[in-house]
Amino acid sequence: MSVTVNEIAAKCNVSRTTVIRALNNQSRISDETRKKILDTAKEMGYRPNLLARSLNKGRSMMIGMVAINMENLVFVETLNAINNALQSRGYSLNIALNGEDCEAEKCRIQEFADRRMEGILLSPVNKGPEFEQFLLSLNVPIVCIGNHVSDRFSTVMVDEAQAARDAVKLILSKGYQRVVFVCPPLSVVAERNVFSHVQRASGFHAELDLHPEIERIVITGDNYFEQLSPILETLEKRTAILCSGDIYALNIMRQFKELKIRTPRDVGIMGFDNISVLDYIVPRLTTVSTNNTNIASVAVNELINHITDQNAVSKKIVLPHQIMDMETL
Amino acid sequence: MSVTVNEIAAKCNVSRTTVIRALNNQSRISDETRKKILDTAKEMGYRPNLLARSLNKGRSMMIGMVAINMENLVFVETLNAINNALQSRGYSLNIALNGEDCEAEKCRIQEFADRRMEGILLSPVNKGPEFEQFLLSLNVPIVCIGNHVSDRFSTVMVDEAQAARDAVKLILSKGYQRVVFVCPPLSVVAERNVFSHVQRASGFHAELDLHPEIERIVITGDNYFEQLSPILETLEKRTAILCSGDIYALNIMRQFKELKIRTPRDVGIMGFDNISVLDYIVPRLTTVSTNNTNIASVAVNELINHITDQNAVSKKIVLPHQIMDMETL
DNA sequence: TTGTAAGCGTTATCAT
DNA sequence: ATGATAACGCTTACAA
Repeated sequence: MSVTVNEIAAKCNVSRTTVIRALNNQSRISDETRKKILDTAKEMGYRPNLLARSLNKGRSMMIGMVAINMENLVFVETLNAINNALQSRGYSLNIALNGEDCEAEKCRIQEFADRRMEGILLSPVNKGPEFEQFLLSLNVPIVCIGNHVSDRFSTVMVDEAQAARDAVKLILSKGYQRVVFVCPPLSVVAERNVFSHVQRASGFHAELDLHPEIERIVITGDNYFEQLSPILETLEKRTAILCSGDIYALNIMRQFKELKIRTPRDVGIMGFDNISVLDYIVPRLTTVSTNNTNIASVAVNELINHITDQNAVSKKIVLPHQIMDMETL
Repeated sequence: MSVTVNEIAAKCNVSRTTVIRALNNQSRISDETRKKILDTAKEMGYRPNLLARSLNKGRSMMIGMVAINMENLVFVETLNAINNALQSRGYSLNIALNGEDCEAEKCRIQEFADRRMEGILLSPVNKGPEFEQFLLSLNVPIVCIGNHVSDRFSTVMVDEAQAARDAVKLILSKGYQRVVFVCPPLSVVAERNVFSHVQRASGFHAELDLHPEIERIVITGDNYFEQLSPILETLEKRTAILCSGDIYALNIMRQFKELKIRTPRDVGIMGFDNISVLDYIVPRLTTVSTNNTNIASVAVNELINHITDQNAVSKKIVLPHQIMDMETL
């Protein structure tokens, strides 16, 4: 099927080794034979088998990324940045999705380990000591993004709690008297890793604890819009909705438009993540930028650190977030 | 570093071969030895080295996808669907991006071939006989998505020309007297593959050729909004804008909102692609769905066909498009 | 300057 | 039921 070093050797009447020396630009070979070999290699259309090379060298030059899905634009932006960072360093990126399924996540990770990925980037759904043990048993450098698993693995993240506090501060600075926090179910915290949302919730509460005069409401679950309706009927207090994710905010904004509820005149809305499609939404959503591309490149750096330096120490890398004060508050 | 078959064999005082028989559930081995081997394998944490297996079997179970970027949501949706389709068939997905750079595209493809991907999915930027030759020389099954390269490779696509004709028909049915077509520069057609946009443009013209009374304008290039302004100043004729890509439409809609131009009352707008973020945009953009997820799964099927059947014949697979008559016309 | 031999970890074939 | 041997394609000591 495809040309091998052996075939070139045969055709040139030299040994395998000599061919290697020519192909890999090594010394201890005469210019003459080198030329002959390179010429016939080219002529025969030789291409190295990277599987074989990887096996031999113990380096696959492949990195795996296990993400939740690609419907969430936060992941997409991160993925894009990761791909670019890796590509420029000669690594190839493998992507696997877990669809928020804990078992699937483990399978994907195991598969990557079996394929001898040199490192794995992970936005984990799993959590807890058993999962930690599983990851450790793989003996592969792993860097987590966003959600934290354990101190044994470097994690790149923003300070979600502080970000939420800053968001609340902004809201209060604009005179709102009631704040609603919308997020996915946190009740699954026992079995699933919703770390970042939990952090945001805690920040939300921490900041509001300083302002007992402000009414606070937490809405969680998929039917958040239904839960929101009764609240919207009593708008005597100026109300702002802080969403743990821009998509929640966009959904709500769309509904508001249909109900002729004006933003921010009637209700204020703020998102989280600053996904790129916000560019196309009017009015421009006020949100918190979690700097996905930045996170991605730092995570890649950290992973490569761990790959090249066996003794690199795991750390929690906290990157700055940014309040994007736009038009919906 | 990691446990191998040899080590298990040594520990169990049997040969490599026997270990393999146990691990791979083969016959010709006593239940007793099998159990012993499986137990110690588990105990030692054995995991097969998939690189070695791939090399030996000549099957890597990896598929490469070369896309343009992940900023374009059309690609993202396709990627997501491809990943799901492949994962369920036991293949692993490798992703590489070319950033619309023709040379980069070739590099990525070559790399995939060198890594012995069993097949490659391609949204090609390159075109022409030289590129065709390059692809053929790789001896890897390739399926193109969207853009066509040559009859030697299966291509999965929608009939973009017909889709554009249908779009124009819809526009005319609503009584518009002037139609503007917005698309990326087609002048680069010589060196770059903008096949789908060219097809759409030709459909646009073909349909309007049947209606000489309708004024037509084509706008191309990045500064499309500037080119649009003079047109908008003379709105005595009812005008619709057909965009070869939803993102163009979204950009224009946003600008319109700022300029207080009403859609569709003042100007009609129609997009192309039906990207998922349209869900959040009000008013709902009228567009053409190119069924990305459908394209993706068909492309995967076709690729796997070619992988398993050396003699599979290349075909052009045309999937149905769908006019999404929503709120902006 | 060139070649020999062993090895990466797995699998398949053929003997015993 | 078990094992010896060669093979996948590449690399690297170590000889000559």
